[in-house]
Amino acid sequence: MTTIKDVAKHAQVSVATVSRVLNNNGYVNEDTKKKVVRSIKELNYKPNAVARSLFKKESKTIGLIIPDIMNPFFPELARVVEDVMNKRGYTVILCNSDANPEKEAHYLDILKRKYVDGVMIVTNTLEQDHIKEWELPLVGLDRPLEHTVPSVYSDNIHGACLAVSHLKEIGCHHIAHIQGPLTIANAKQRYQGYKQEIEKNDSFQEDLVVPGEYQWQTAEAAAISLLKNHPYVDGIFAGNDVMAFGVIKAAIKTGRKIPEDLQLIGFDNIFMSEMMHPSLTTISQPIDEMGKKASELLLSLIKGNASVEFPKPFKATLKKRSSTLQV
Amino acid sequence: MTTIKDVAKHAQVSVATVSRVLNNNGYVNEDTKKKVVRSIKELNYKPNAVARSLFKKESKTIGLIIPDIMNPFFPELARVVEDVMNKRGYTVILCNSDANPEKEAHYLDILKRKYVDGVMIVTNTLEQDHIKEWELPLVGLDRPLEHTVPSVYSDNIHGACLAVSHLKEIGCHHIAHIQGPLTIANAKQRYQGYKQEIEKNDSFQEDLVVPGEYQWQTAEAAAISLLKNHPYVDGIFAGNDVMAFGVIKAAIKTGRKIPEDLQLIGFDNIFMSEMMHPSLTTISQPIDEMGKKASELLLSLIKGNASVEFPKPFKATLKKRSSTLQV
DNA sequence: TTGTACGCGTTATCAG
DNA sequence: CTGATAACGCGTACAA
Repeated sequence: MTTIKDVAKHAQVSVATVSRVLNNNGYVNEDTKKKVVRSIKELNYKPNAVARSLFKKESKTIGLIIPDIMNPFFPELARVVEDVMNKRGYTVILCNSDANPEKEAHYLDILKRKYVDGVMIVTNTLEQDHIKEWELPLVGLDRPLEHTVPSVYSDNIHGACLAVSHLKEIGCHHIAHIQGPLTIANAKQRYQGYKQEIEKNDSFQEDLVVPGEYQWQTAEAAAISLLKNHPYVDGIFAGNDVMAFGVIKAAIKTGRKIPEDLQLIGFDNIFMSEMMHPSLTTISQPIDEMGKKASELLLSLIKGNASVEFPKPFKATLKKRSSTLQV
Repeated sequence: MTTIKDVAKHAQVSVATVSRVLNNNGYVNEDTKKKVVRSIKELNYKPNAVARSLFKKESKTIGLIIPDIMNPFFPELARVVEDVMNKRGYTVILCNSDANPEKEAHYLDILKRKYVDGVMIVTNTLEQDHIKEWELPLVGLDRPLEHTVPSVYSDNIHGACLAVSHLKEIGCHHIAHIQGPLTIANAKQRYQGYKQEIEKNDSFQEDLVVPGEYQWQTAEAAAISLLKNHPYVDGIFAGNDVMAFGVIKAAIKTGRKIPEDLQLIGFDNIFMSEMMHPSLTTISQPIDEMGKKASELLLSLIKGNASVEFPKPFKATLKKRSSTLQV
């Protein structure tokens, strides 16, 4: 490992001078600058990031805490975030919390000790008190957070309304909902949106709502028994795409054709939803934009912009595919 | 931020003593130890990881370089790796290289400057020379690497043979192959295995092999034209699961039933393959085991075990589901 | 315009 | 058993 001292020696200047040309600050004579640059090249010198971190109390690193990278929603997010961060010279540490508060705390602890410059987090449980202790640039993702920390998420209620109203539009009269875990804010909101939109015409029917745990296996089972108990159901709004995939299986197993017998809308628009058969009509979250926005927010916070914008919820949009009839 | 000095002052000892109790080395009187421990608790002191790194030239961090976390094969891998690393006190930096050598080099450079203790990498292009320059614990993943670096991957030729021989067993006479990019070692090997197994009985027919680029869209298009040009094809071995999904779509569009008219086997056994309809028969790579093995190898390398085991290729196994007929 | 010297927070060596 | 102190590699007052 070659250090700044080696370069200084080689260029016959002091480390200070080398440091100056390295960081482009302070005055430095053009000729000596050239000398230094040459030495740097010749020795293939790369400044040591750790030493730099220690001094500057920053690491050009951020933490990304998500429940589980295996959940298909997150790779897309992670990719966007990593991309923009990388472009800006940051590196990202991946943390899978399993939505476990202790794990979250654990990661936050470690990240802080590594001088990460900020963290992006997807969490349901974030206690006000703890947040303040951090004094660390922090932005929430996918779900609204405490009022002290900006968060990037989409308008789930609106999205759910969109889904249900579209189902109504295309002729569904008995619309069921496969619901995510109510411990997760967006699942609750999607349920709310569903209920709200249903109640505009019909009376809300509680037994048309079944829990699917945001997983396709559970959703499949739930949908099967739903369809058995309520054979007249002709439309389903699934709380996310993965559960919608379960519904597709359920439909096949109970002998229904999608969309002819049963129309289906998911939520998220993860990239597999187009790949399914039938391809899935869904409420599309602008994951790319959201990831970019979150990254920019965090970067801005890191740069020191104390009071940073609290972005409005992103609008989710209806993405029509083959699991619903065309109007 | 409270430092070791604060603790020392508070406990009325020297920083050296605090450091000793922190790291449990060197002798320290039981009573003073208690004092120190109490101070640590009281001040809620956490050692600064960066300072520690600077001194020890290690960071309790590893780099994970993969082509793209959005490729469904990698989240599973990333999750396993992150899990075992986290348990052992390591943190992982996620790097998406897009299989681009320059990006790989870029990341390696950065990682090194951050004193990462090692890196796991999925790459096709790794030049012998460069590797030696690193002097960094390194293990390959998913693909064999140069002979100097241990790598964890499965026996793709064997897996492909397994697939094709099973297709023959269950009555296929005209077996086609959707092929991955030949720049990727495992794609080439899967193709080799296919060819090898085919040639055992029939003569190999080159136009039954079509490129699918490891993507479902391309694979779908390729399969459609394949099935048009060679309507007698009754079995397809897809180079990976994602391409198999494309084949499912192609089959539907060309009016064939899977598995009755066309039998299909994929490769990888990513978790979505069970979710598809029909659920996908595939060659299952033990991703979990592989991730664990790779992690252990890397850890071992990091610990200084100069000559670490070069693991044998993992055996992939046939996972029968509904895209093939039962025997 | 350049160099010296100190600090960032730890750990390890070496006296005591 | 404990305490100074010198690294680790870099950035920046402060002097020159």
